[in-house]
Amino acid sequence: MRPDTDPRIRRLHLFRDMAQAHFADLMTASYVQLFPPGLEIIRQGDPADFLHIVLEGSVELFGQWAERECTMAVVQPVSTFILAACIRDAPYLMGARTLERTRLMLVPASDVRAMFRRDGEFALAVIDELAACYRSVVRSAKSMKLRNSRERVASYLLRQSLLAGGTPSYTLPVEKRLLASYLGMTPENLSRTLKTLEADGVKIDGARVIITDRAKLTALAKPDRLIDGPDAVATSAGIGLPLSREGSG
Amino acid sequence: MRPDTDPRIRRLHLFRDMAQAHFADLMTASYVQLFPPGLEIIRQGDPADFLHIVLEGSVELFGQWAERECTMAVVQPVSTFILAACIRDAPYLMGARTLERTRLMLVPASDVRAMFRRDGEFALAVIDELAACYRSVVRSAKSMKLRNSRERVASYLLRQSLLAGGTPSYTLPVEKRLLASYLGMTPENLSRTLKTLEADGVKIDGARVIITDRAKLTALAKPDRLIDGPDAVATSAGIGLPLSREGSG
DNA sequence: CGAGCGGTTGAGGCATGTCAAGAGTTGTGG
DNA sequence: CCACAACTCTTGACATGCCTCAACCGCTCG
Repeated sequence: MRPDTDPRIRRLHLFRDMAQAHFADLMTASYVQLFPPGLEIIRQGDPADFLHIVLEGSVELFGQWAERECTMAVVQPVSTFILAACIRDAPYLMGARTLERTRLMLVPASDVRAMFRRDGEFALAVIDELAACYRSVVRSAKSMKLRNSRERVASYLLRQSLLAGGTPSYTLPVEKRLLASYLGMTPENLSRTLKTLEADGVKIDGARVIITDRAKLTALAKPDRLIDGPDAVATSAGIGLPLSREGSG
Repeated sequence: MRPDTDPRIRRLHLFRDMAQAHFADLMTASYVQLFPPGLEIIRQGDPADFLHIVLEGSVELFGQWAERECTMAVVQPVSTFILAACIRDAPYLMGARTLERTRLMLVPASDVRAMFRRDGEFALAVIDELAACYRSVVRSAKSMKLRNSRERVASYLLRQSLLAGGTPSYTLPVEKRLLASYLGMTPENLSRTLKTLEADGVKIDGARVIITDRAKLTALAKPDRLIDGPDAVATSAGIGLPLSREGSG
């Protein structure tokens, strides 16, 4: 293993149980790169050449179609993303861009594919990872289809509060513009919704969220463990989560 | 292996490559059961005790929240479903009910979990399966967020036509009520949308679909390989597909 | 300083859901 | 075999959720 490899990588569930020699093999084939903010690092439809690992900064995963775009997830350190495309040797279903200055490790997809054939423990970790990712997206899909925008905003605010340790006050981890896209609404509509939610127990001041009546907000949001976790704390279901899962796709 | 085990099961990608003895072990621990139409065979939130395999009939997977319900997928023979919940030993995220008289094979989840630790080929098949399932749900989520209901209906009709062999005329594989829920709209709205789509190259007569102007319909639907497949032909992305993938979740 | 961007607010319109009623079909039990 | 109930599908009228367009504020950063 390269002496400069970030030790947090080895601690990821995905790599934790594999043989040291195998992990070292993966790392020597990989490299770390620093990207400026706002850079598109993955174009949807391109062949999946690398498994990506966010070491610093944050990355937005988004879908595009017919000139439209929507945010699917935000990935924060230390997490992998687009594992599934690498495994299937298939085109990326989502694009990715940096939201800030971001350090990524890039692991050649072919090495990943070769490795879980060699290392049984790694294969088991991949299974667990993919199952968790799948369940995250299912949760997200359920939220989109079963809740209206107001309810999605309310549950998002509540979930973030819990992830912040249950404190009534915290700051939004992402721009409202991005949050709106993630929640499937326009920025204007999010802005209006946040304002009207003051009648339901939450006050917003800029990026600051203050929950003034948790019971009331909860009654509106109706949090559900089969949508809002915890499974292992969802990833894609949770945009910009400090305590989130370690993988996206 | 039990002499009466359906040979189509062994031919599923999930089981195709594993050792014969191991496959036989799984089968002897399993059993087949026949269910009447409309029976709820899985309640969301229950612990995942069995991997399910549809042998005959069809099964609807659906989500529930706050008295609301939405169809997530329809599973048809021969396919597995709710693999991810079994693997994670976690509660089902979706409920399931039979749409018609349905024969299922039930494989104990604990046996599945034990087996991919014993059989490396099976583990690889599980990886491939989960990666494909993940990508299916991502496609579905993209469709929901990026397309409006009219576009979703148009792409569904077009995709079904291709799956039916590219013929301009075919019959809908599921009830319109169910299709509406799957597409994230009300039955009334689907009915109206289908009517107005006659101006865009498709005529509907009961359950019969006749594509009268494929170019026009395509211009509206803007089919996209990163949403509508093919990856290995999507499952969840495709409700009631005769040529669909073999697994859902 | 001025351009650009994120956020907010208002006006107006379209898309979609809700409620209600009726036609057609299916399934069931007498 | 028929009558009835239950259900799907359709259609209309209406309400509303959400989007679009536009203007404006405040902030950041060249």
